[in-house]
Amino acid sequence: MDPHLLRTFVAVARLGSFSGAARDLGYTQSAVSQHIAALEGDLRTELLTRRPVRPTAAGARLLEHAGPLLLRLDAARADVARLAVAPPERITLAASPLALGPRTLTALPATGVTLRVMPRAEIPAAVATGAVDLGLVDGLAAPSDPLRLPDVAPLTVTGVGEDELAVLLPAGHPLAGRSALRLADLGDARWLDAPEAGIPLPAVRAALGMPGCRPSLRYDGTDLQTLYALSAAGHGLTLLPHRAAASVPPPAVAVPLSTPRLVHRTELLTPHTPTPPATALAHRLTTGA
Amino acid sequence: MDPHLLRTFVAVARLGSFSGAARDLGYTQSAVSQHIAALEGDLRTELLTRRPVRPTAAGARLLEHAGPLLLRLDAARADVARLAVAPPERITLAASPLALGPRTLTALPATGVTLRVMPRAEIPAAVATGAVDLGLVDGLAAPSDPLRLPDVAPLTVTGVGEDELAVLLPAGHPLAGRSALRLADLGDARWLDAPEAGIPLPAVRAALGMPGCRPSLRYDGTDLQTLYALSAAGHGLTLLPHRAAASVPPPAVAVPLSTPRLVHRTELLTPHTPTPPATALAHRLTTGA
DNA sequence: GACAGTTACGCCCAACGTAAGCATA
DNA sequence: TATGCTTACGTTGGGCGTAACTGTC
Repeated sequence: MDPHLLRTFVAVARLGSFSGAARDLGYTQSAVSQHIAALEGDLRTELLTRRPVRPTAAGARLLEHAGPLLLRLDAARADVARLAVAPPERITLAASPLALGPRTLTALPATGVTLRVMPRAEIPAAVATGAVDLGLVDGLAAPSDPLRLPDVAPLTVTGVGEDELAVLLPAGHPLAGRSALRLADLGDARWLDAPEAGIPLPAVRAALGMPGCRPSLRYDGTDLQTLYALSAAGHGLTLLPHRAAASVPPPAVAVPLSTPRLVHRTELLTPHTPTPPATALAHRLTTGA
Repeated sequence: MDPHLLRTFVAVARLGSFSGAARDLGYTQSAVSQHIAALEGDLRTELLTRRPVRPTAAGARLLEHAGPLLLRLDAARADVARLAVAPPERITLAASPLALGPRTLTALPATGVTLRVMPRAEIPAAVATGAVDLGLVDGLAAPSDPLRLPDVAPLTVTGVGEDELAVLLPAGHPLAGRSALRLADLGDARWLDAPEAGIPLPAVRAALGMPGCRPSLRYDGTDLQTLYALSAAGHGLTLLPHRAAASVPPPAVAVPLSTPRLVHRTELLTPHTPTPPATALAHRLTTGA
């Protein structure tokens, strides 16, 4: 189970082709063939069908492990490297779209920071592998409970804020006139599925305890304006932190959701040993100035 | 970052000796030296001080990653192997001490199962690496919230029960006479630290929101009778599932803890593709018969 | 017959053991 | 001086590329 073999395996599985993976990795087709043969020999199982090239059941199992495994390997290397190399003068902060509240935005220094908005699911890995220096992630949680993040590597997690929730509705929606909503009001609503920009539907389902809630249109992208516009156009509801309600454009309405059990939480992710400039920015973000 | 090198590195760090690790791994001392040199060369950093042999800062960082990494590697191999080999006729169930309630105990079939009680922290890894077939783990959680388990590998987690909490006290304790306790009553109590048998103190602290609660004697072991005896002898309080109160021997008393925010939860851990007999047992355990 | 994965073979590097070197208690 | 890690060196096995082979569309 040499990581090289594993890397080749995922490339072949992803591309569905030995020769493609070879091109991708800078090997010859023959080497890739030998890699796969070596892996299959080691595990005494066929991992791929040939013609067409597709993972077998065992291969699919292995693929599930290979991703996190290779990620942790990169994370380990990055973590050790951080101690040795000179800290960068420019640091980059990754944030999920809804993690950027006014408090964090004003806490950013005037210079030296690159802000990168990315899908929430990619942020832990980006911080772990050193692709970015810090990460801001948002999500649903019980009050003062930490978020459930995939532990791709030992990361330090700090809460930076909790907000009430609000529901985004089109102006003409039957519930749009209410001053506040309860969970019971939302039982048969249709929800936008926007895992990158909004809150992933599985998380909504789990947190709200609505196993049946049906998805509507899906939006893959990190642009909040698009999310708001989709909701305004009647494609489904979305959860928001209440503080974001102010920036919702007119055709849509944000109504507070009154539930004591849930908050919108945002957290700061840092490596265990951040570089000094990253530590400084982390401090500004957590203390609010 | 060959896993072999990593394995050698953790062995050296653990034993504090190159020659010791060599003996342990079946290498020559020279090979171990070359392994470490190769790792250090690859990462361009000193990982160990020699004489005495101790991890450097970078080495300590790497050690934090190496354990989970090697564990996942074993888990991947075990997961794939499970699909290929014949399912065992005898299956073993690992359980943390407090996870064994009367319901699960009566659900066990008369034959074909080996029950192994082990520290809660080792159970996910044991299931992942195939050392055991199924795992029962207990812990503190918000009602209907899953437990926070280290994700050593993709495991399937199923809730099998939730209980009220109780506090174990010595009979003479000032609070022992009460019919129920609240969190506020426990602010300045001293707690037994028994991470293997009872609930780990950090978890208690986090769940109860008592950052200051002070530990008392520590007990490393999985024997509940010992835990009860220590508490009865006045060494500190412990949390229990309320259903366990019945089996507490006389010199100690279990008083219900009334808090809507917390329950004692037990969950069943299975690999994603359990063997058929494991699936059968899992079904008995989750359905209660 | 063309495309794509496999196998044969040769080269080279990398990993190991043996044994000599060297630093520290 | 002894213990224990490092370095030198020779051997072996494994990984890669070239090229011939084979199976499938």
